[in-house]
Order: sequence, then C-alpha cells, then structure tokens
Amino acid sequence: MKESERQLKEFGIRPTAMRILVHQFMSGQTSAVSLSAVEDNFEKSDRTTLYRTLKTFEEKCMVHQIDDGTGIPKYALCNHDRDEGKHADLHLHFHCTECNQTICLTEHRIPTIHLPDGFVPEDINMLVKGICDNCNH
Amino acid sequence: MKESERQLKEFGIRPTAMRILVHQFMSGQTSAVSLSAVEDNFEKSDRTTLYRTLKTFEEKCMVHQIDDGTGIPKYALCNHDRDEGKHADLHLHFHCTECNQTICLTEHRIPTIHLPDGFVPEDINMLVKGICDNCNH
DNA sequence: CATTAAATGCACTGCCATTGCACGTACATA
DNA sequence: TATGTACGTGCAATGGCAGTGCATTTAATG
Repeated sequence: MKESERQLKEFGIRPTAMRILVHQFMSGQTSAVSLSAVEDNFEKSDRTTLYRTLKTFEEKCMVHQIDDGTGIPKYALCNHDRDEGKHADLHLHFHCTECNQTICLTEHRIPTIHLPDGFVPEDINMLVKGICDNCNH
Repeated sequence: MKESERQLKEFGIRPTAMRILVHQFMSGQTSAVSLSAVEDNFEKSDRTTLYRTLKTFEEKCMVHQIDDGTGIPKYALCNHDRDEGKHADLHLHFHCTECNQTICLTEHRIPTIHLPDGFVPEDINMLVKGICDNCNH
C-alpha cells in the first residue's frame, strides 16, 4: 500500500519494507496489539526488529503505548483526526477480561481532574476493565 | 502492635509474626510499596513469603494492588473508612516520575464514565503521572 | 562506485512474577 | 499430652518478556 508509506513519511519515519508491513497490519486491527501479536503475524522477522519498529512508531507519535493492566504493553495507531497534540492518547482505554482485547475509546475523553496543591500532572492514564460489546452477545 | 494483629483478624487473616510485621510496615508508609521494597525492609525473610503475604492481603481485601505504569505492582492498605465495598481501590492514583513514589489520592473519586452500548464496566483504573508535592519544592 | 548512516538479526542479559516442593509450625481433636 | 491436618514459610527453579551490544545488511547520498 502506498498509503502506509505516505503515512510513515508524514511522521518522519523511513518507510522500510518491514515498517510498511507493520503499519498495514496495525491499520487492519480494531484493537491494540502486543509485541507478541505482531511477532506472531510476522514469523519471518525478528522480535527485536519488531520491538524497535514499535518503539520508533511510538517515538514519532504515530502509535501510542497502552498499559491495560495485563503487564504486557499494547500499541495502537494514534487518531490524529482530532488535534490532540503530543497527548494523542488522552482518551479512554477499555480492556475486555473475556476476549482479552484492548480497544481505544477515542470518543471518550478523560475528564479533567483537580489534584491537591503542589501536584503537577503530566500524563493521565484511564483504563476500564469489563466485558466488551462483542463478548456480551 | 496489637493493632496490626486486630486488623489482620478483622480481615480473616491469621496473624502470624511475619504478617504482623508486614502490616506494621505498610501502615507506616505514605506511599504504595513494591514487593522489592518490602523485601529490602525484611532482609531476613524470603521473597516468596512476602510475595504470598501481599497476595493474601490482597485476596482478603486488606490491601489493593496498584498498577502505576512502571510495570512493577505496588500495594497499599485499603481505606475502609468510606464504605467502598469490594471496590476499595476506586480512587485516583498518582505516580511521581521524579521520586518514583506512587500514592493513593483517596479523596479523588473516579468520575462516572459513560461507555458505548454493550460495554459493561467491572473495574476502573485511573492513574495520573507527574510531579508530586514533595518534589515540587 | 564509495562512503556513511540507518535498519535488521542474533545472542545474550536481567528483572521480576510465579510455581512446585519440602519442611516447619500452629491449631484442633481425641 | 500425643497426633493429625491445614496452613505458613523457605528454597530452588521456571518462564515470560523487556531491553542491550554488536555484527551484518540495506538504503541514501555525493
């Protein structure tokens, strides 16, 4: 896909074959993916490469890392439609304890929080665990 | 302290010497502690014992586990003053990226969230990262 | 084509949660 | 007091997964 290549360039990432494939893969996902998941999808490639690929994507703010409480970091493409600046991941994340999938609820902004005096917030992470729509039927 | 012993019994935990000590230790903490932190404080005892001690405390709902994004689980005594039922940890957690401490902001309840249709919430985790009061001076 | 930087693959380290097993200790019951 | 049983503790080992160092390959540039 030329589209993936274009996107990569847009974020200042050199569009290598591997990176294009990984981007395509992530574009096709409805939920966040773990490194292992990517690994399983590209058995030909090395774990380290994929690891660093995701890191690069993250540094360039093309994907954001999600901590869904499983201890295994997940990654998802950022949604830059709405201009969220550097904090492109300031939305709600939902982790389904049934199917073990983690999805971004980009519609649901994290409500503003008032902290005690002297506390300066820099990043906010909000995670809801439960049963997702799919598993509820 | 007889107090720690009393508390343990109250939660249905047999008050062994080790458990009493761990409880006392946690009572004296202002921030959440990791297993390693407890370990460092009780060099005489075994890591496994402390690990299982914390697990037991958690199962009996005397402490709650906190995921502060560091990948290392932290534990803190639950605040049962306000009756939160099983969800005694439904408050905000703050992780200071400077001193690396994680504290419970029990005053700050997590705001109610409206999820899309079909999504059933069971647990909510909200974490703010930033600079704490202490490190700000 | 030559030079240089970046990307990739391999081997390895290391942290830390978690588990299996054996031994010790408290508690209940006769 | 003896004895059995469940629970607590300690040791050793496993295993998952993040992260790193280094050598090799690939791509970009003049």
